Amino acid sequence: MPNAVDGVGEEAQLAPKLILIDGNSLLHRAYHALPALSTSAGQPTNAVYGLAQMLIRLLAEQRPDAVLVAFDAPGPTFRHEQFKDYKATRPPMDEELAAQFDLAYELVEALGMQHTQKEGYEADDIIGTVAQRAAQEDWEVLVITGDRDLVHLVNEQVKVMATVKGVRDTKLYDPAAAEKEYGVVPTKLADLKGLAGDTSDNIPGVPGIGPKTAQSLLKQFGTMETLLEKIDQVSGEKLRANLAEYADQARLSKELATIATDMPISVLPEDLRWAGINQPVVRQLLARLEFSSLLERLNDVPAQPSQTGPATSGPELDEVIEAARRAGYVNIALSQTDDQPQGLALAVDEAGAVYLPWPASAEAAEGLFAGEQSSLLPPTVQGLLQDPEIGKRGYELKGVMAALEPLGVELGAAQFDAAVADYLLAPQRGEREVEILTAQYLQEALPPSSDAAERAQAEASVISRLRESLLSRLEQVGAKELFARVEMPLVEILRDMERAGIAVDTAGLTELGQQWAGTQQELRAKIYELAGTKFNVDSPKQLGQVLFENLQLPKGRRTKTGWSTAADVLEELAAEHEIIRLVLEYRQLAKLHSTYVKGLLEQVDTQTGRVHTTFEQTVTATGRLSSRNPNLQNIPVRTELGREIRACFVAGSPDNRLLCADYSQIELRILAHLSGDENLVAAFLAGEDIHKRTAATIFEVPVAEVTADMRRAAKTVNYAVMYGMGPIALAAQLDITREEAEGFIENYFTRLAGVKQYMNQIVQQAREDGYVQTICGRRRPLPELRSSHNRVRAYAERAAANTPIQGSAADIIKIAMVDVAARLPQVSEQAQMLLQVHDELVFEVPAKEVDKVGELAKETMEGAWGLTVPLTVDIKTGNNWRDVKTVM
DNA sequence: AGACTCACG
DNA sequence: ACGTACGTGAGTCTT
Repeated sequence: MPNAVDGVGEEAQLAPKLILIDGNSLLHRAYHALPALSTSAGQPTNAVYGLAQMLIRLLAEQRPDAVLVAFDAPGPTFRHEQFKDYKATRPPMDEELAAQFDLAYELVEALGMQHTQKEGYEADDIIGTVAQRAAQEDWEVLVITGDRDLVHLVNEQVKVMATVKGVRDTKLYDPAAAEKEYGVVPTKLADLKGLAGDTSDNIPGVPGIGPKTAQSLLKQFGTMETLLEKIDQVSGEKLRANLAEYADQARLSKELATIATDMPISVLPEDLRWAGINQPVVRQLLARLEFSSLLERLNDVPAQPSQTGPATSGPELDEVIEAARRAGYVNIALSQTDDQPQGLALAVDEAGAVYLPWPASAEAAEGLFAGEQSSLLPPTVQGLLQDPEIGKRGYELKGVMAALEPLGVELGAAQFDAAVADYLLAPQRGEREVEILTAQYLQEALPPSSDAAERAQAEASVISRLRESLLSRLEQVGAKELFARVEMPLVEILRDMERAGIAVDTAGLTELGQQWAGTQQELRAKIYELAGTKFNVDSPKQLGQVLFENLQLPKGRRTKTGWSTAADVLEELAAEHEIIRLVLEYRQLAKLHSTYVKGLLEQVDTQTGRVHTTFEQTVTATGRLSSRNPNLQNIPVRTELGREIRACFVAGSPDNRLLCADYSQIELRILAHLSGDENLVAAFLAGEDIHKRTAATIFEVPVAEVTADMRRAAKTVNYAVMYGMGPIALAAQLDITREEAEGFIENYFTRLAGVKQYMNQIVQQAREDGYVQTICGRRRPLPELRSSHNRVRAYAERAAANTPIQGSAADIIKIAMVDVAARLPQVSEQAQMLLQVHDELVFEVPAKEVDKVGELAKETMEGAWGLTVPLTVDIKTGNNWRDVKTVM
């Protein structure tokens, strides 16, 4: 391959790059643009966060050779001597911002950059002077700032990057861009500002002259000096008079607006060479400031060559395997890019890790070597990983299991998963990378490396110590049992469910798709006709325009961007115009088609005809699982059309059946248990129909007189109360008046006083503790309960009331899953658990074994946890997920 | 990337 | 004076 860059190299010919940063202006910009971030200890951090984000980005994207961050010196500048009112309109700096400057200096130093300020001068002047000097020495200069003053400096060698909004959006000014925006070449911007003035700096300029006039004057005369010499040639009497009268003020204004390029400082660009990041210090600082998202982005920053030491020689593979056998465990870290495994690091402790690059998969190997296993993992490694006596410790081990399966490696049970442990301690943490956990729990940083192998080795090495810290914290919060007995065993169980997948009737689904595509087209045509125009019905914006402007239909709710076209709003308009029904029908079909026909078909494994979801164990705030790619926890069931989709989930062979086991009203039973409300508990103990019972209560009629409609309303009320719904929302939901809704809620709480008391008590307790708990000791921190924003606080209060209920239900079904998984092989070799949908488990079972598996599931699930009220489970079976019939 | 809508428990 | 009932994930449009 011809290589122009080789040899002499273009690198040497490229001008070295200097970045000059206006620290003050960026801090100001970030402070005002970003929300009021602070550490949990209350230190405000938004300005320094914005600065850190910008600096890290610059290092990663610009790869500068030298950097200087300039700050304004406190106190008056030479400009104040020239003009006492300079910047007089600026209010004093907020305390929250002032408190962040020291952190900013600390950050800049840790990032290996220099910073400076000079008494009597502003950051602009330092930047102007250094930029000019650097340009003379043939450096390429990039100036970073939050305001536009420095655009004056732009020339062929100096470019200015200014923030547009916030700190992420920036605009780069080269001479052409600057002239395009200001209408004059950058060198004349001081002339322009001298004439037009600048209110933000309180530079007066000339009365009656704004940017436009100034622009055209400079076009005609070139510079301010020429203009003032030739005032008589200016057209316009008033303008001429003003210029004559305010000539001195104009000259002064220009001087004020001129950036000094001749300050008495002797900074050479060579002195500003970037030293490279001081990784441990930066990581500690970012961890201290709780900037976990930035920790990760640090990896994009190149290391300085001087920093990368010689590769340390690690242990041999056999040494690690032997150490693992002696210790009885092995730490595993997977290196992945874009979901593709790249390699596997193994370690026992900090003595060293080995890295195995990812081998070609079994299928690929078979193609090449006709059955030879030579390209898979070494047999000693495979033996270790499959040995049930060896504890597997790591991070997101379910993903590791999934990655290893194509290589023919069955990891088996997981002993310790750092992500799962962290989930119990901080269920709402957004990212859970090893880096972040290390900073959080060990107050230290992983050794820096841009190399995937080295990173995986570092991760594998740190897991042992991470485990110590995480386990002791789990113990402290009383969640160790939940972790060890429920969450950890679940890791392998969930992987087994994912691997099993569920069979899909792809032919049936395809046919539904064709049928619906036709109907959609017809509906679309009718909608266009009624609207009198063609438009994109899928676009809420265009639909809103048609309904609320063209057709003048009454508007309902507002959204952030316009008027809502959500289904409940449109329902209200159904009587107003026949287009509404068509739109609603179209919407339903569009949803079903795109998400559940097209989307689902794309995810079916064409080899096996099954879909394999991924269950997320560390995502939800309450302890529930979630499901993605595809989400199999939201398969339609509520409408007839939707159930057509559900019917396409089938048993995988004619000999098999699907078996569904679902908890009956588990959340209400937990509410009864937690609140101890006499009436609710009594109703469950008596085996009454709880919704019917509630209907009798709120409508104040005997149970015998409850109608189906009343029961439906009562069901809504039961759930509404659990979630803290207000009367207005309840009224909207049930299509009744607010007064009626208020009456329902009042009757409910009068009759079920224990529930009301529980709701109040749990919120108060949560406010004191700062968290809520489930029956198994799963915690959800709710710091928002102490927020001064009413909206935020109210939200947290509803979450506080709801989480123990939803979370305890999650605990119970997880325990049931662990128990069922342990017992299932005893009654059936083939039966498999496939799905969990919050209060329901779905199995695939040989038809002959339906009864015994059903009994097992029912018993195990009902006995998973002892509440003061019974738990009941209904068992249904059938050939597909829609047509399952109750058998127990 | 965020907003909107809608599928589920 | 208004706004979201709790918890999710996915597809589409828009900026």
